[in-house]
Amino acid sequence: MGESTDSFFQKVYEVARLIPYGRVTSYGAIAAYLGLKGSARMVGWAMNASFSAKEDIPAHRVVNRNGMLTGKSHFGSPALMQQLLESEGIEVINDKIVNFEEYFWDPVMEM
DNA sequence: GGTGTGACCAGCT
DNA sequence: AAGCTGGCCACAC
Repeated sequence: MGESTDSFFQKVYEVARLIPYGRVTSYGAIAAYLGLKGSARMVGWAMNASFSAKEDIPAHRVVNRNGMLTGKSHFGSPALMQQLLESEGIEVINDKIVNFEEYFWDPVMEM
């Protein structure tokens, strides 16, 4: 029952780590998967703390519903998020993922 | 223990 | 069409 040791952050990280290489998802999709459909902000906020997590979280694979790299400013370098995505074969133009729907991975549908 | 805050989203103007 | 507003709720102080 209540796994009080599993914080909300931990659950978000767990889902984020499930995102396959070369795929991306949105904050809202993760929120929906966790049953907090209307609270995508919580996911974004949790990702902000992902750098403090012990394990490596592929935070660059999480973007907003338009496929835009809204969280890029929170990476060490503003260009880092785009670099990581491009290194996985995802093209980014103007802070936006090209063919976003093609790379989109929805945990609700896939899991 | 109230208040502020936030890497969003959908709806209204 | 483009900008603004409110709602959503976990967490830190």
